[in-house]
Amino acid sequence: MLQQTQVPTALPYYERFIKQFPTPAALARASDHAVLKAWEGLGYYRRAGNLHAAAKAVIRDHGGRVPDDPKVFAQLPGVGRYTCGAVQSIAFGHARAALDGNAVRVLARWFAVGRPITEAATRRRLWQLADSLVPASAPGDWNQAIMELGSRLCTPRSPRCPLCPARRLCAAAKRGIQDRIPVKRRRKPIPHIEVGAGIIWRRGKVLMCKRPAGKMLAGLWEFPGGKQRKGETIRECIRRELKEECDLAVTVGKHLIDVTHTYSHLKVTLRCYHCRAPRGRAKLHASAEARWLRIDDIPTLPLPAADLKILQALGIERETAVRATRNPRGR
DNA sequence: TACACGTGGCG
DNA sequence: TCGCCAAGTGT
Repeated sequence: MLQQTQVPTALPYYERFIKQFPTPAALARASDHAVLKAWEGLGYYRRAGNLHAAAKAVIRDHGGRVPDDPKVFAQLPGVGRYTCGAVQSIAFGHARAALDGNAVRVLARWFAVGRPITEAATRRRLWQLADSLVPASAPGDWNQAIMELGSRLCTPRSPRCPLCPARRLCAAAKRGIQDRIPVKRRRKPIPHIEVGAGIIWRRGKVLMCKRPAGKMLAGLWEFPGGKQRKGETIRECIRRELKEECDLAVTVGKHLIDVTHTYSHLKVTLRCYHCRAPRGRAKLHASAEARWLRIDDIPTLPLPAADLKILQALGIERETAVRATRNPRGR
């Protein structure tokens, strides 16, 4: 959960997750659906699949015990060099480095690393430094201290050097160049696309589609639709996408909401419309699975954040309708 | 090696 | 509003 995710964000997910799946065995026997639902909103959903697969491997290959051998532990899915070092040092006291984004920044400043931290040679050097620093005694405390230092004091912007216990060791602080380290390259801007999405109604139910394995948001459920093409209106886009993906002929009706959502590498504006699909079976092409659901049942599915916003708009819309019925003059 | 992969907080 | 960043990994 902590891979590329700040502690305060992961914490409530962790608390719920560990209650629901207290042991590797409990997680191993859970359904993909249940695990993904528990992960809903955390992002990087492949981590959930990796963790699930790792729990199964622990049961199948390691007698239900998390391996305390770094070489063995590192073979589990989702366990890279950082996670291996963090778990092995913190949980088992093995003297392994844990170089996360915080530690990279701390060490880069400490040793005034002037090369871009994106370069492979620089990463190697930082890992060497990290390895050389980990003490045999309480290596987990050391790793956590370095990460915490990066998180609390040695921050990306405006590091609080006067408060830093390591200020007299820090080469960057000595030279006053802490604001220019670590050196990084500018990221390339992310593209922005327009997507048409349909709230497809039939007999009081709405069509939801499961995102195919291997693609972004794999295994999560969404309101069906797709990318708008050049020279195409958004209504045409929704009709075309529903025909292509579900073989449904839909009538596009009232606009519901526009939702703009920024992903890690993509910005999307979802233009959402109520639609009708009076007949025809929803056949599946790109979508792995589809279901007709009452609005109240949609929250049982794991949904991406953008679709949660749509669901909220639907709920608010219905609230408004109910209130108007109870009180025809409104408020 | 470079890129895909989510979401939320911050300046 | 925007870019950056977060207890990175897999391909």
